[in-house]
Parts: sequence; structure tokens; C-alpha cells
Amino acid sequence: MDSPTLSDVARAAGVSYATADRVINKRGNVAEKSMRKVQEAVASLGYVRNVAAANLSRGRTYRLAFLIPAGSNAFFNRMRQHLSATAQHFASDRVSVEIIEIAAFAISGLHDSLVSLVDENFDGAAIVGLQGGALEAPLKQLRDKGIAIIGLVSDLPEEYRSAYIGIDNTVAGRTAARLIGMSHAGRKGLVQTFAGSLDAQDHDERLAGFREVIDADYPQIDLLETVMTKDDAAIVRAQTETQLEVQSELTAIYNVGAGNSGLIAALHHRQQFKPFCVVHELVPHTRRALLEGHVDLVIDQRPDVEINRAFAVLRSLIDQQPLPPLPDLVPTIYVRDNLPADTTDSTMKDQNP
Amino acid sequence: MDSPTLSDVARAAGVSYATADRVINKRGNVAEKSMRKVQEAVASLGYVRNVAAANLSRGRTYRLAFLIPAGSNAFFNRMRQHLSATAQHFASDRVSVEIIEIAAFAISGLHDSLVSLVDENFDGAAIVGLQGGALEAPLKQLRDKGIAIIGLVSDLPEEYRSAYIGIDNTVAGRTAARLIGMSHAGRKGLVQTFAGSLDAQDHDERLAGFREVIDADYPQIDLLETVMTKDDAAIVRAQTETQLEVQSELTAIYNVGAGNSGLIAALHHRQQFKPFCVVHELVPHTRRALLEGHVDLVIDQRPDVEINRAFAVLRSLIDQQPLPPLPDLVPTIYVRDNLPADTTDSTMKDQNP
DNA sequence: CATTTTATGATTGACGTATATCATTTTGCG
DNA sequence: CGCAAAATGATATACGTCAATCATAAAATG
Repeated sequence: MDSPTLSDVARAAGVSYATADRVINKRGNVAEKSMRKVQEAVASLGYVRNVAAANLSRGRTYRLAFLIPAGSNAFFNRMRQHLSATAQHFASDRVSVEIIEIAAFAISGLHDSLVSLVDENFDGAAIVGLQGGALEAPLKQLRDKGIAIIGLVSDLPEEYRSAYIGIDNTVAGRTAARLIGMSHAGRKGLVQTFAGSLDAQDHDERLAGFREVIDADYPQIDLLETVMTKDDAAIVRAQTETQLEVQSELTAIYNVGAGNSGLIAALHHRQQFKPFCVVHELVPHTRRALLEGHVDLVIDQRPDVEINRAFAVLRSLIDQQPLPPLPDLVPTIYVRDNLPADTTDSTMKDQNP
Repeated sequence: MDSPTLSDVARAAGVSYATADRVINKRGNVAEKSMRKVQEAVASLGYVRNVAAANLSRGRTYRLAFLIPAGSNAFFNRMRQHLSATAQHFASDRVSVEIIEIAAFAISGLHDSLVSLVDENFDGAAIVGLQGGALEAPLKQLRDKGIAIIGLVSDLPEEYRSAYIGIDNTVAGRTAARLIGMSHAGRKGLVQTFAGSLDAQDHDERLAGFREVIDADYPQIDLLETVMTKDDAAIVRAQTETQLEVQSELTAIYNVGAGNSGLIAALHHRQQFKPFCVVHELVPHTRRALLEGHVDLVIDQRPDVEINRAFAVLRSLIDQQPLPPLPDLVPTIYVRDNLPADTTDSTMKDQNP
């Protein structure tokens, strides 16, 4: 019942431990015949390398960096929180994590952080990225040093990262459109969309996906021109109030960006008919708005799932091993009924982990 | 930069390795003063036990059993598939998994499987359970042997399991109701619900949750009496065809159980107005129906997430360690736009794991 | 104070793999 | 055949922890 060790394999194959080791670790200088014998023994005994022993022997430690926008953005706060919890847990697996805050959404800030990474001897980095030629030089240096790089939430130039972990924003936009379409039950509609800015790639993609579906499948729904908000709650609030007044026929609102507290505030005191309202990212205030009925749907990115994936992907990249089976990452739809337990709530159900 | 070892801790605390070990592993016979010194050294050096070394030394292996209903049920097929993939991956962590097929949904079959478990020396078991007094005797034996037991998808008697991993079916039913409610946009509605049988606890809970929300928040929607289908596709098909004919005003259909291929077949050739259709579990045929527009929403249980959780929970139970941070498990809503990549599809995006 | 507990120190051998060294054998080739 | 090159064997040390042993030192007890 005990798992066979490499010595067992060697014995079964009729070779020495050294030769078996040469085969397993591909050190070369092995006759084809021996190789085959060892591989057969591995197969017949069902040998699997004991990673605990291997890691111990190698003295391997994983030094990971997470580059995440600074500031009080509720979404990234949530992500940081999950990240530190996860990091703490992985400490016993010799994984050390450094969270590096980058100046929010500015190429130059990210560039500088990347430059300072180069001298720091990390094994891997997960980076909330941006697209921009300025990043290529430091990214190239990191890549050439053999550091595993992945894009997180927002992608990096493709050439310089081994994976992207985040939702497909076109899919997110399409999903919002589908649900808003359904909510109209075939009736005429008029939808106001909000976005942070034109340069934000994710906002752009969400809007494009949104329009695609509305145009294709819900011709009876008209779209007003997107209002730009700089992701600023005050602007969102003002604009929402204006639009609600001007467009009395408004049937739905979709905010692809941030600043939802402004949107919620604007809807809060409204007694009349309230447009169907879809926003992104489950954070304390959107959760509350959902429960109180000001918002109808939240499309969430699941930062917890993303962080878990990031760890798994970085480790397999660093070890050059296949990725373990992981749950898929898709935009998650929340209504007021299927919300996860509030983790900011201190009460935990011990029976139901 | 290297992580400190227990020897480092002992040296810093001014005690011998043996004493430090006595503190860390709670072996007793240690003076309070030494205990404190060691704990301080642990804190100041940031010592974390190296689990790789510990597991190696202990020679710990985890023998896990998964008891899953036999048969060709598409949902459990999917779950089994994910389970074997995960099991294979964890083999290198000295986790061995045995999948035990139990006679589908019959107390007696489950009972016999549990009895045979008792002599088998597992460390833990994840069980797709049933409620029933007959199970208590073997469960008690398992518990008394110190085997970690968790309920999976469908719960066991609470007293005899340490955790339940599965969605809250009331929540799932509520979620379905909310979305069907939304799809009516305030208009009058008539909804037909289907369920497998009255004894299936999960079906019952889903229906209850569903009715709760419709009654409370969508008074203009009427519910027809639930049609029982034995989860048999042929029955579902016949009943759907009958109801579509008899109830010409039908605005929505909600099937809380299985047999969806029958439902889909009945809707397939229908040219006229199609009721809004909500079903459970993303499997090949529901996925196709969603893409082709026969079904509008699928509420999924995420067997992949459940399996991942099951492994994590069993391991921490067996090690008596805290649970790592894991993504929440909530009923997932799929529309045709936010479907995960089809894993039965052989093409994989290597850039986007 | 002598004696019994109790606590501590010193040390050792696993666990399974990685990695290195050095001696020896086998093979290939002219 | 003889020699170099290639392949193999034998063996040792390290990784950090667990678990055990045995001797010794300190504290508690009467």
C-alpha cells in the first residue's frame, strides 16, 4: 500500500539508483535500454515522485511578487485582502509573497515598479497590467532572467507574459446585455451605459460586448450614448440624476466601470419606476445595493478565484509542471439571492466551511 | 532570506532543539518559561514549520474515498471526470483516491457501501449522502475510527459529518425565481415547475425557495402545481408537451431536477412563443440548449469547485489544521454568453490557462 | 538534606529525493 | 585487439522535521 520510492523502481528495473535517477531527472548519458527498463518499472509500480521530499531536497522556495494598484478602490481592496490570507497560508509551503502597490493605472508608475523588480530576485510575478510599449523593456529583462510573469485582471503585452488570469471583458459585457435583454421581456427599452474612460481597455471591451448582443438579439432596445465618468462616484451620481430626469423612458442602466456608490446614491431616494440596473464587482456597497433592491444584478470577477489561480499558475510555471485541474474563471452573476457569505462579517459557520 | 528552521529557533531561544521540538509539537513536559522563550523566538524569527519536511518525516499519506452515485447521470459523470483529474494531480502529494460507486439514490445501497468502508482504513471520505436513520450506525463506526467524513452535493445526517460541501438548494431555488421574476418585467406570468420526486430533499428545497421568492416579490406570477418526473427524460418530455398544449399562457418553465434532455426535445421543434426556461446543471446537452436558445438560464452547482473544496477540507480535517482561503461556493448562473470553455473540446488555449 | 519528579540537552535514525563524486564496466570504433 | 568514450554502479551528504533514547540538570517534595 506504500507508494514505491525511486529505489524500488531501480530495483525493479534491475539498475542502480543512480541510473534510475538519471532517467527520472533527465540527466542524459543513459542507454536507451536502461531508459526503457526504468520507464517500464515506473509504469508497473505506479511510481510518482514525492514532491515533498523533492522540494525539501532542493531547498526550493518560491518568491512571488504581486503588483496591484494602490489606493482605496473597493475591488482591489478585496483582492488584496484575499491575497494576504492566501499568502499567509502558503507560507508553510515555502512560498513568500510580496505585495507591491503600483501607482494606480499609470503606465509610468507600473514601469518604475517593473524596473525595481529586476534586481530583486523573484521567481515569479503576477501583475495587474496595462498595455503600453514603455513596459516592454523591463518586461523583457524580467523574462530573460527567467522570471515567470502573468497578467492579472488586466493584461500585459502578450509577448511578455506566460498567462493571463482574468475574465474576458467582452464576455462580461455580453452577459450584462443578455440579462438586460431578458429583463425587457420583449418590450421596448432605452439603456444608459456608463464607463470610466475611453482608454481603459476593459471598459471598452465590455461596452463592445454589450452592444454586440443588444444589437444582434434585442433590436427593440435602444442604447443612449455612453456617459464617461472617470470612475468618479460624484460624477456618476450627477450624471445618473441628470439622465433619469432627461430620459424619462429609461428602462435600464449598465455601468461598466467603478463609481457605483454614486449610482446607488442617485437611485436611492427614487420612488418612481426604477430602471433595471447592472453593475460590476461585488464589494460592500454593491452588495448592500443588491440586497436593498437599488441594483438588480452584479457581475463579478471573483478576485478570490483569480488569486487562487494565480498561485497555482505561477507555481506550475516555475516548476515547469502541468497545471492542476482548476475551476474555470467566468464572469459570475449575482442576484440578491445567491450572494456568498459576507466575509467582512465575523460570524462563521463552522459546520459549513 | 532563507526561512529559519527549528534549529534556528532553538538557538535564538537559548534552548536545545529537543525542547523547541517539545514546544512546537506539544509533547508536554516543558517549563512555562522555556515555552515562552520558544514562542517568542518563533514570532521574532517568523518561523513556519516546513510541511514538506514534516510530511516526509511522518511518512503521511492520505487515503481518501469518494462515494458517488453510479450510473450515467450527466452531472455525476462530470463530477467523476473532474475528480479523477484532480486525484491524478494530487498523487504526487501522497494523496490516494478511491472512487466508490454507490447504487443511485438508494439508502440501502449507500448503507452497504458505508459498512464496507469501515474495514478499509481510509483517512477521510466525501460522500454524496442521503438523510436516513439507517445510515447512522455505520457512520458512527466511521466517526469513532477517526475518519474525516464530509457530505458532498447532498448532505448526510449532520451529527456524523464534519462539513457539507454543496450549494444551498433553497438559495438555488430563490435564484431561479428571481431571474424568472426579472424576465417577466412586471407582467403577468404563469410558471410550470418540474421536479424528480417528493422525497428528494434537494428538489424540495429548491421548490420551496422558488415559491418563497415568487410569492413575496412577484405576485403577478402564478405557479402551476409541480409536475413529478422521476428525473426521467421521457416523462419530462411528455409532460412538457402536454403542458405546453394545455396551458397556452405558459410564460416560464423551471425544472429543479434532471431529465432536461426531454425538456429540450419538447421545446426544440416549437416555433411559436417559447416560455422562459430555467434548468439545473451545466452538462453537454444543457450547454447546447443554452447556446441554441431552447433554454435561457442554467443554474450550476460547479462540481469542479466542489471537488477542489472537498480535497482541501478533507486534508485540513485530517491534519487538524485550519482551512485555507477558498473561493465561495454559490449557485452559478449561466447564460449563453458566460459559459466556461468546453472541456470536452480538445482544443486548449495554452496562453490562457 | 536526600529523594523523587520534572525538565532539559545531546544525539540519532528515519523519510525520499537531489546532486555529486569516483570507480568500474560496457560499448563503439579504428 | 586496444583504447577512448559512454554508461553504470556504489556511495555519500544535505534538506528540515519527527520521534525516540538516554543521560544529566533543575525543581519539587517530604
